Formats: sequence, C-alpha cells, structure tokens
Amino acid sequence: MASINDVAKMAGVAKSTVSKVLNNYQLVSDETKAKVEAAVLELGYVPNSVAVSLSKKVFNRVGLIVDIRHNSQFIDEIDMQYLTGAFEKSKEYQIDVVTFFSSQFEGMTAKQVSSYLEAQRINCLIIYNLSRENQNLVKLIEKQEFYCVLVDSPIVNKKTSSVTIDHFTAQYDVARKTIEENKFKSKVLYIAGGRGSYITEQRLEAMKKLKEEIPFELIVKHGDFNEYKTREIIIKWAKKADIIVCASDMMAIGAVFALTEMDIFKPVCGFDGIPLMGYTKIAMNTVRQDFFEKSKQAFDELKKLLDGGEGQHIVMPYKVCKIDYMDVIQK
Amino acid sequence: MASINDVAKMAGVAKSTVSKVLNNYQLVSDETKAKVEAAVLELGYVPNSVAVSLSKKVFNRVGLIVDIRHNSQFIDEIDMQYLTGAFEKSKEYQIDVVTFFSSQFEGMTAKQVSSYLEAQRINCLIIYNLSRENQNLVKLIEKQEFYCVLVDSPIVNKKTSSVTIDHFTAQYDVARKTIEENKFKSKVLYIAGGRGSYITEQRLEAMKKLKEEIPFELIVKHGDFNEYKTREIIIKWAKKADIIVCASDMMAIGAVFALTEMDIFKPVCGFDGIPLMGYTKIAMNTVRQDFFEKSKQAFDELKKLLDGGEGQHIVMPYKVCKIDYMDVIQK
DNA sequence: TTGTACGCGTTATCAA
DNA sequence: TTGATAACGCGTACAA
Repeated sequence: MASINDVAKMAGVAKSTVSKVLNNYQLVSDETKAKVEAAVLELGYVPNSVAVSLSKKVFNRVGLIVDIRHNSQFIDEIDMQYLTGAFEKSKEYQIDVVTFFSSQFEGMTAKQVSSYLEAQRINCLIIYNLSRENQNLVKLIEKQEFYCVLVDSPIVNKKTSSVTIDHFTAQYDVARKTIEENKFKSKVLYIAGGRGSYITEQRLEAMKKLKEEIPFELIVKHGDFNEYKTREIIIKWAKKADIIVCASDMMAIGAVFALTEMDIFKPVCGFDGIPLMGYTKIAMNTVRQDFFEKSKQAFDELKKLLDGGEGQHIVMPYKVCKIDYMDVIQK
Repeated sequence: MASINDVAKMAGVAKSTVSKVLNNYQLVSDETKAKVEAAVLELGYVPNSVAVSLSKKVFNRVGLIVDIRHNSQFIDEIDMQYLTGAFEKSKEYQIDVVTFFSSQFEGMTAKQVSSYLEAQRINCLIIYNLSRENQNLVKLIEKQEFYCVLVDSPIVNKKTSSVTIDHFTAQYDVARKTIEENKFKSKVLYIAGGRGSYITEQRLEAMKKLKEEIPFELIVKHGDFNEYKTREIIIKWAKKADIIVCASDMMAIGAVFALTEMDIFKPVCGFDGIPLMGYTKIAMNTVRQDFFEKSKQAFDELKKLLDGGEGQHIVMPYKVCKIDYMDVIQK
C-alpha cells in the first residue's frame, strides 16, 4: 500500500504538495501537477480513508435502520430491496454504511441511541418505515444531531428529508378500485398495519374518506403487518364482511390463505406489490411501488444534505395493478 | 465526543495511562485504574475507532460477497439470511462489514479486485457460494492476501476456512428418499445448478452414485439456479422423465409451476428448504439448512483466523423434510 | 508504576 | 507556487 510519502518521494515534491494536487487546489503549477499524477498512477496510490477521516475530523458513515420483523421465518423482501438500493448508492458515493435493525434500539433512551451511534462514528441515518412508537428515534430526528432521511415517514426539518409515496391516495385508489369491481360492498373489513406507524395512519385516513363517499360500513382491525395475526382476524371477522382491504401484501396473503382454508371466497386487495405475491398465484389488486428506487432516492437526498442542502419532501410514484408470476420471474 | 485527553485530564493522569487501563495492561495500580474508569464512565468515553486503526495500522473490515442474481425481481432470501447473520455477528465482534455483489467483480483481474478491496481497507472476506468461474476471487484466495471464509466452497489454507453442509450426502439423501417413495423411477431428470459452482459438482456426483446403486437412467440439464431457465428445461424434457430432482428450491418451484401449467404431474424434490416454499403450498422433499446459522458460524471462523488460528473445514447439519406454510409464518 | 515522545497518513496553515 | 510543520486521537517503546 503506497502512502502519500511514497508518492511525494517519487514525484520529488513535498507531501503537502501531493495533497494539494489530489484535493484540486488552484495554486499548483501544471508541471508539478503532472509529475504528481504520474507518480500516483505508477504506484496505484489510493488515499488512506482512515487517515483522511482522522485529519478532516469528519467521517461520513450512514446507519441504515431497517424494521425487519423476526416474527416470521420469511425475511421481508421489501427490506432487502431497501438495503440493496442503499448498498449500490453507497458504492457510488463511496460512503460507508452500517446496517441496523430497529428492534436493536427498543428499550433504549434517545441519549443511549445517540451515543451508541456516535461511538460507531455514524453521522447520518436512513430510517425505513419509522414507527411513532419508536420515541427514541423520533427524538433523535427532532434534535437534529444526525443527517436523516426518512423513508415513508413525513417528517422534514433542516437536517431531515423524507422520501415516500402518497400513501393516502394510493390506499384510496386501490380500495376504491377493488370495491367498485364488486357487487356486494356494504361491509368492508380493513386490516390496518401497526399502530403508531405513520403509513398506517395515512392509509387509514384514506379508508375513512372512501367510506363517506361510497358509502359502506367500515370495520377496522390492526394486523400489525403480521401475517399470522391477520390470519386470526380473518377467522374471527371475515364472515361479517363483503370485501377485505389489507394495508400490506403480506397481510393480504395471510388473509387469502386463511379464507381458502375456511372455504369461503371474499375479494381481497393488498398494498406494496411484492414479488412474493407472484409465487402465491393470487391475483389481487395491490399498490406497486419500487422499493429499490425509493432507497436509492433516499441516499441521493442524504448526499444533498451532506453537501449543505436543506431537508425536503420527495414523493415517488406508484401504480395500482396485479402481480403476475410470469412477470416476476422474467424481470 | 470526549477524547482520551479529556479522560486523562479528568482522572489527573497521563493519556498513556488511560490507554493502558483501557487495554488491560497489568502494571497499573488499582487506585489509578479506578480513577480512570470513573472518568471514562463519567464522560461516556468511547475510543475513536478511526484513530485506533490509524495508530495500530490494522483496520479489520470484512467484505461480504454475496452472489445475488438479478435475473429475477425476487431477491433470494438465502442471501438475505446470510447477510442478516453476518450483520448480527459484526455487531457482536464490533467489526465493520461491507456488502458486495459478486457480479461487481466479473471482468476484473485478481489484481484489480485486490487493490479495489485494499483501497477500501478491507482485509477479510466472507464469500458465499463461490463459483469456480470467478477466477479472480479464486486467485485471491490462493494468494492468501486476505483472511477468507468460504461458505459452501471446499477450499482451505492457512488464511482460509470453509463452512458448508455435506452437499454430497444431502443430495444423495433427498433424491434417494424421493425416488424410493415413488413407483415409477426408471428415468430421473436432474436439474443441476450453475456450471463451475462447487456445490453443483458435489451434488451432481451424488446423483451419479445413486444412479449406480438403484439404478435408473439419469438425464442431466443445467438450470443455473435460474427459475426461468428451469421452466424451459421442464417444458422440453419433463415428458421423458418419471421423477425430477432439482438442485435448488427456486428451480424446483419453477419446475412445479411449469408442470402444473402443462397439466401433468411428476414428483419433484428440491434443495435448501427456503421459507418461500411454504407460500407456494407445494409439499415436496427438500434439504433444509440454516443459512442464518451458517453465516454466523462463518463469522466466528473469521474471528478465529484474525486471532491467529489456522484455516479449517467446518461441516454444518441439514435435514431432509418438507416446508409447511403454517410452520413458516409462526416461526 | 507513571509520564514523555514519537509514529500512523492525511489535511490545513503559514512562512518562504 | 512550494514546502515545512502542526494538528487529528490513539498506541507504545522507553525513560523516569
């Protein structure tokens, strides 16, 4: 591993001059610049990022906080899409990332979380699907000690941006479509996500608006994005409903499988558009969003913040459609 | 962020003394030790890892190389299990990890890969499911410039360990069981994985042995672990076979779905035991292995290498069984 | 047992 | 336009 000293020696200049060339200072003659660049190429010199960070006193490291729920053996593909998107961007920008699971922070105070992250030299966060119940993280964002980008939570301040789809309109669209496609629709069972999650609240609001417009009787139960819990709700409540609207595909899959076992049929719609849906061979309306792209966008926003930009709100597109197995496996 | 100087000042000792206390040197009086520890606690001092690495000249960073295939929208859960296992251990050992996709290194020379990794201060690798065709990585391992742990590739040297299940016996077991359960078994279609993959070769050997023992006619086709390709193989060859043995669950799922569409039934067995299988509601024999655990074990082996141990070969357990939806969602 | 001084690889400042 | 030198925070030989 060649160091800056080796380059300086080979180019016959001082190491501070090498540093200037590398960091694009103005006051360097073309001649010495050329000499230095030749030496850099010859030695295959790459600056030692550790030393750079020590000297500059800033070490940009991004903590990715993913809300992986370990209550099923199946690891949510959504989070995987989020992570791969962020990994890709981290390579592009040459910024280190560290992955965390939000469960890690439960039971800690905001102060504890903050020093835990500081100890790992993390100064930025991308938080996916923050729950309002995660008080410590919410406080962290308010304190603005870290640069933050929130995916699917509508908080913005000077150091915090937000990247999300319009959950309200999306839920409205997919539910309206499903309800209108069906003959019996006087009773709708809505299986909401986890209490405290921002997206849960927005989606629930959409259902309430739709209820006024159509109208119908709305039964709301919380499935907490948990397939098994949804299953139990279905067993208990499905008979009372004409149509079942779920706030996530995972819950919708749980609902359909439970209905099948009960040997009754009710229209169901989901939310997310996950590829797994293709494998279940269930054809239901859902909201398709590009998690990979959303995560990449989030990283771009983070980069803007690091470059001195102010926090802003970004809205990404979605599509109401069905997920087909053949489309999924062909890419 | 308190530094070692702050601690020294508060404790009224020299910073080198603080360092000694922190690094558990023997020759420090209990009295000063107590003073220093009190100051550390008081200030919430955590050593600056950047400065530590610069000073020690070693920066342990692990590159995780996963073989995510982007030829399907569905991201392989196996890799996700591998990554989460490694992430968990990285926190336990306080060692940084960086995730790479093997496709990134295709077309690079061994030298290029090596300096690319060096530039990122990576000195360890965990490589999941290495393909023999990835010549640059194979050379890297042989050169022993990095501490390596290979998951599912049987290479071991001084700086390289291997963690794997017994693919030969596992493939033998599941195929034998499936064949014996069935009446017609004179022709077996074996859909192998990617050419060049170590596991592909071991599993294929098992089929050849079995063929001699039972015996039956063995037709071998390469599905490259690709579901879509498997589909095409099935459409072309399924009629010629009594039983279909697949070298992975993803391929097995592709096979079953294709057979269903062709409206013919043939027994199929898979390999891996992925939770996705539960969602397809297909009941087939497969080899269940714990990817999460395998990855954690791999990290443990890496730690041993870093602590001065020699490379060794670790064999993990597996189980021949079926994957049930209800088991999957309940955990 | 404690403290001093130097090195690690880089950037920033200031004098030449 | 260049070069010498002091930080940055820590570990460690060596002197006290």
